[in-house]
Amino acid sequence: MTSPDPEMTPEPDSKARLRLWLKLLKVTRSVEADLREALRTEFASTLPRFDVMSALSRHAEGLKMSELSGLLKVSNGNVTGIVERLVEDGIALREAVPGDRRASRVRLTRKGAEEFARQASEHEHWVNELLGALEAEEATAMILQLDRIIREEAQ
Amino acid sequence: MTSPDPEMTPEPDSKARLRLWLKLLKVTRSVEADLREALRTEFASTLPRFDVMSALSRHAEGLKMSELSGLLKVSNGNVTGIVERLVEDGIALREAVPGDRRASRVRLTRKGAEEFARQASEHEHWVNELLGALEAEEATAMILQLDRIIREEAQ
DNA sequence: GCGAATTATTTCAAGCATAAACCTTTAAGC
DNA sequence: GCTTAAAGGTTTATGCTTGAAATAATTCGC
Repeated sequence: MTSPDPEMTPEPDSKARLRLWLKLLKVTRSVEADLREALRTEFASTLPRFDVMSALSRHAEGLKMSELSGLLKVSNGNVTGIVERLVEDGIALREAVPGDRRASRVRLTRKGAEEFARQASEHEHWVNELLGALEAEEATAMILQLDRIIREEAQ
Repeated sequence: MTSPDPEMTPEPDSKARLRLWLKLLKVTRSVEADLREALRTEFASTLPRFDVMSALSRHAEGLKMSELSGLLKVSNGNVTGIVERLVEDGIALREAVPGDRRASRVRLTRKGAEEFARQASEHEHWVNELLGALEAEEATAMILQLDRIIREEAQ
């Protein structure tokens, strides 16, 4: 009989989690690459632009730059550049916030809202195909597990 | 009784998959941000550098640039810059490929291999903590599901 | 052999991303 | 009021990333 030696196999669990992490990375990057490619060829756009438009579309009243960067979990200066280009393209606009000359509020133009509606519809189709290997029940179950990871981190 | 009308709820499944995709993105970015921060403060390094070093460490005989970009699923030109900096820092080196003056083979220096060993060990600890909410069995089960997504895409 | 495709890689322009430094405006203390 | 701190954003330096174009070496077809 082999005697049980806890020192010989230090952390089998950590290896499983590491493999999961590598797989998560692989899947996410792969799907992201496909979506990026689709956005580029179909709409001559990018994922970061889509993300910003998506956030703005959920807030018709507009968002402050800091709210935007907070929602998207990206740095402040990052949003500056993306919004800058969206404004140049007539997708978004900035308006002054009454009573606070530091801030400005960003929102979609009519054109931007229409454009996002078209893109979001296609986007959902793409995702549905890319994740088609999973049934809705599996997807929902996985969401719950992933939520536990996020919640643990947030502490 | 409400009559079952398949036209009223066009694609409930696609919504579930879309939510899963958004959650995957959120978890991955969140963990990535933590790892990036840890690499930065602990080792004054970055994730792309770690990824390249990781690939090189699994191939002591060295990798051609195209093999490297293929493994990491990133563009060709991307790898050029990262390897360039690794070479400058004495982490990696390039050697000529006999019989093919176009290609070069990249591999870790002794210093690079030692440095990676240290980083990889810490990296595994970090991941183990970040994904600690999941048991090893859950992790393994999730890997199988994620694999199905990749396999479907590869077609 | 010789020209044409293919392969391996770099260079380039543009955009994305971060952290840190900075500037301006607003709010709070006193 | 005046000072100081905090909040909202931009700018800057650096690095990552892509896709496309350019360069160079190799291989293929004949």
